[in-house]
Amino acid sequence: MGTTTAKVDTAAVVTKLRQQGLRATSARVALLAGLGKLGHATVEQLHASVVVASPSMSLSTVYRTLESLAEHDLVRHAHLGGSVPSYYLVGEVEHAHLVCSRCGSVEDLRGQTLQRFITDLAGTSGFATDTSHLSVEGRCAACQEALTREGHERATISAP
Amino acid sequence: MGTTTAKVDTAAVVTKLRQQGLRATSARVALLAGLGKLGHATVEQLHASVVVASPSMSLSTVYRTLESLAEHDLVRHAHLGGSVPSYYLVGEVEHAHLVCSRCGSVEDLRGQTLQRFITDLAGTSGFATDTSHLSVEGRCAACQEALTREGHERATISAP
DNA sequence: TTTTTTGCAAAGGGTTTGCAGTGTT
DNA sequence: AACACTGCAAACCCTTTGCAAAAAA
Repeated sequence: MGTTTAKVDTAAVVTKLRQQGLRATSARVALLAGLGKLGHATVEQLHASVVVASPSMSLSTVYRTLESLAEHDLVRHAHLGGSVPSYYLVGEVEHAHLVCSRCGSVEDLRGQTLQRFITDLAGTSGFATDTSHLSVEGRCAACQEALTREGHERATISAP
Repeated sequence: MGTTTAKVDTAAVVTKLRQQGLRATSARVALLAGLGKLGHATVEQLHASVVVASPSMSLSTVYRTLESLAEHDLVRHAHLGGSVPSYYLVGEVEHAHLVCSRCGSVEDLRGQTLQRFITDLAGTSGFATDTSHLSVEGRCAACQEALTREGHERATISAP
């Protein structure tokens, strides 16, 4: 389960879609709602989530719908660990993702830690980071603690 | 071309393989050499690079060989922008990657910018970063400058 | 009614796997 | 000689695409 739980109001969603020149189809409304509920989700997860209410919705519709929503910047995707991308709603604030490679949890990262990293990169390399695509793999606090307790893995962080 | 250009000495490679309990096959030697030359490379690029000298080497051998080399921590892979993973030699120092989404260039990131980010994450979230899998997408200095000059894109960095 | 979306099924690209033959030890 | 490794081809995801039917405007 994701940490972001955006509120999804159908009427507002329909309005937003129309503003973008998109038709308010059931697929789009359902997928936006599904993303609001799931936070971050793969195509497969979204399809599973949406098929409950709309049994006829095909996988290809999910792909095509997400594509059009992404073109209009209503959703984005990032590569969160596995081989398949995960989608999420475009909220107010850009953020990066912390992905736990042990339990799969996804945490949003905002604020000064992120900001400072981006600023540092710009300063030292002149590199302009694409924040919304940034995902950091590692172990979340809980898993890290669990591993340390088990003693199966080093507790310290490897130095670059 | 990558920024890392590891030296590859065949005799040393053979020794290293044997130390890991791996047979010194031509595929493994060739792929390690190819990675040394290319820096970062996809399976397809590696295959193309190696087929010149070993025309019979199949794609599946490249896949399986990289898998076994990765299991023995002689190579690693990261997702550098596109949909396919890129492989690189495990060198002395762990590093992250800066990937330009415009020109595709890959720059290694080490040192205090990276170190501070990792330390900050550990401090604020308790998150233990897996440095070698970290890849940051964005625009390299040259592309960023080019875009700024063209005025086709905002020059500033979006704040999180 | 016009135009966009959808479902289905087939095709596509990248990766994995079974098996018999080959190379390394 | 034993065993690990390789090539080939088929199988397997995940994703994209063509086309006729359905839904939104």
